[in-house]
Amino acid sequence: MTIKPAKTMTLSDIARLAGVSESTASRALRDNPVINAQTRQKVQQIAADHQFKVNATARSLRTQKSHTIAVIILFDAKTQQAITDPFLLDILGVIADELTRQGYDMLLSTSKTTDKDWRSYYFDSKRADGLIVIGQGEHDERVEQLSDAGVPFVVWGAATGTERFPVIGSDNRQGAQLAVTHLLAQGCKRIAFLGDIRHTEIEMRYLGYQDALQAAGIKPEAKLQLNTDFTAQAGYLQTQQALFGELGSLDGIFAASDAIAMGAMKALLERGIKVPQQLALVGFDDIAMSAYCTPSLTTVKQDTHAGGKLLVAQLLSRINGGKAASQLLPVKLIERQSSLRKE
Amino acid sequence: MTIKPAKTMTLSDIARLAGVSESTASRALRDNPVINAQTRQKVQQIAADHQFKVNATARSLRTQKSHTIAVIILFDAKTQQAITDPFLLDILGVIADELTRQGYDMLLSTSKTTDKDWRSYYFDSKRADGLIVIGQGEHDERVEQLSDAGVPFVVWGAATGTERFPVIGSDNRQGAQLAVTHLLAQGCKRIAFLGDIRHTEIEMRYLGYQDALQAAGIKPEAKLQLNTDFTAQAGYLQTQQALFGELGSLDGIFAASDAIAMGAMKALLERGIKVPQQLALVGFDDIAMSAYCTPSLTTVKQDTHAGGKLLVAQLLSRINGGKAASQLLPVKLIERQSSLRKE
DNA sequence: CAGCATATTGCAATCGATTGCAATATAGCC
DNA sequence: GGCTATATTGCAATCGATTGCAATATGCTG
Repeated sequence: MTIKPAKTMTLSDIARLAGVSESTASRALRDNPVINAQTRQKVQQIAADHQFKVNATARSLRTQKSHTIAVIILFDAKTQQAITDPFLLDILGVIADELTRQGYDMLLSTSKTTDKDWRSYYFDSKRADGLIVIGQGEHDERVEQLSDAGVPFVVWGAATGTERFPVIGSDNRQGAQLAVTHLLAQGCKRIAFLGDIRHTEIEMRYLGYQDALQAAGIKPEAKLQLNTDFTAQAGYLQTQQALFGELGSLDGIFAASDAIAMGAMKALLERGIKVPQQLALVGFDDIAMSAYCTPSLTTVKQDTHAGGKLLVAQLLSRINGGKAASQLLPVKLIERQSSLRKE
Repeated sequence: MTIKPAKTMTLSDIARLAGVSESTASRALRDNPVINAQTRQKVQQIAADHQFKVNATARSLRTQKSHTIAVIILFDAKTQQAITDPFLLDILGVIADELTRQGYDMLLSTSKTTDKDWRSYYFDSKRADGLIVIGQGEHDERVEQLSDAGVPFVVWGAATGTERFPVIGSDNRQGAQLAVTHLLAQGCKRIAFLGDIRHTEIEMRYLGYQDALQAAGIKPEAKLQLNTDFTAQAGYLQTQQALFGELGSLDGIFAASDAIAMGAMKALLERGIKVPQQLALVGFDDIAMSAYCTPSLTTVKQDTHAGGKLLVAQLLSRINGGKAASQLLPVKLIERQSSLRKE
């Protein structure tokens, strides 16, 4: 028996229909054990019959909990691109689904237009119980203020172990080391690094690049690190203009993202440089297209699924009185045509 | 003078500091013209000094407006992929930014885990004032129910002019016609269509494909329409298995999305088929990578920026008592290497 | 000064759910 | 039946902002 309500019902209507007080109806709907089982069943049945939903704003006001998490995507001020663009949809989807499962709603906004003071906007006005920031940018002051305010939040970014707030992210250093070690194993002697190290995550990838070179007894050359924005266009232009101007010969490129790598690849192919025979290429992110470009791109895969779940788990732990800790997620090298030379 | 509050302030605190009643303080903060300018200024200054933010839940309860819009991303039940994946980030970003500008918050969820009854969950419980659904899927029943309920919502999808609710979307038919007309102009004689016409948007693209053929005096062959999921992988496999099995010779492919096109391209290149000389290829969406694959992909660009803005504008118009109408957005053919044959 | 019109402000109620504590009901034991 | 312990329920207050309407203040005119 499903009755279509003519107007939005309130708990008061349900209570009246059940012949109990509003407080009893409220407790019954929330499975409060002090309510007799028969009463509880009756109230819940009536509510179900009427597709009754508690007024979320009334509940939030009374309980001082919104059951809402705000997610802010941090954009790079210069390119208006998120460093996490490649897998942003994946991670957002996981976060959204996981929050829904935990009984939370998810607010989404971007750093482009968000109010300057996140603490005030989200916490003081009771819009959200917690915050997930996607990306670290170049040490955004607003993130530091959140930390100062002691509000519950977590960040997807580069977990260095030294930050004052919980950061979840892939092991960028390890991923880069895997990539460059692989290029060396393919016989590459001189490898360029395309990526903007002013971003912590990319800085960690550069450290991993250096780790791999040093482990092979090769001294890293500073001029082989080329700051590159996170777009295929930047990768294309940088490869065109910088790689073949003053750097000398290269036989490898480690690009800090797949987008950069694809732009680089196009520049290489246009110059008639055979990939990977003459120059081997590795990206980072394993975007959907990486397997389907020609040649397919070797890349480092981040576990965005685990990342999204972990962000939610850590934040909810913090909200519920527990702790939230930084954590590094494992990465995996995905070998494809762009770097696999025939022996 | 910025004073850091020791605890969350309420309007009551601000009123006390200003020496006025709460109702005066409330009216002053909202620029109500019945309040004297001097009083208004005083209250607003004190609020600013304390970084005061009105409690959003209290306001929502009293005003019966949440100032929140829920955005639901509709996933294809089979592939767990959104048809709008290629430009979803773009459109979400525009929607988020535009809503922020209009003083609204944006909730995000996906159709994978959302409560079955959107009217009940979002409207009855006062979580949102309106709904934006991204994607139409295969005539999702939940969208029909929204229409029955008469709640304010808009959909990004295929505006056919016959739907009972406002749909904003690109002119898919026109876009496909442009693409196929272009392929014909490049000398293609037999063109396959890769896309799943069970989706309204793709169905419209197929109509445009047929329009172009008929305008050229060519009778469309049903067997050249191949249902293909919205992934590069599906495009790759379909092109491998179907195109070169029983279809006879082809010299053109119109793929209903860039992802499909890229998969198809890889399959063609692997077979040593020269693109576009032997077989010309056009996609749809103009994703970021389309310009940077090799050869770069000719595609149809959708104006997601205008689309996002229009979705918000139409929905807010509806919420504020006005009308919301379906609208078709213009598309543009972006000619690149994958279809440009040398004369 | 009185009267009238308008500006300004504050009281009190409201929104709808939740919860502390007191009142009432129920069950068990002597 | 009376007493005690426990179960169950309901009253009333609360959350914090907003707003209708009445009260009060102010300005102008005769």
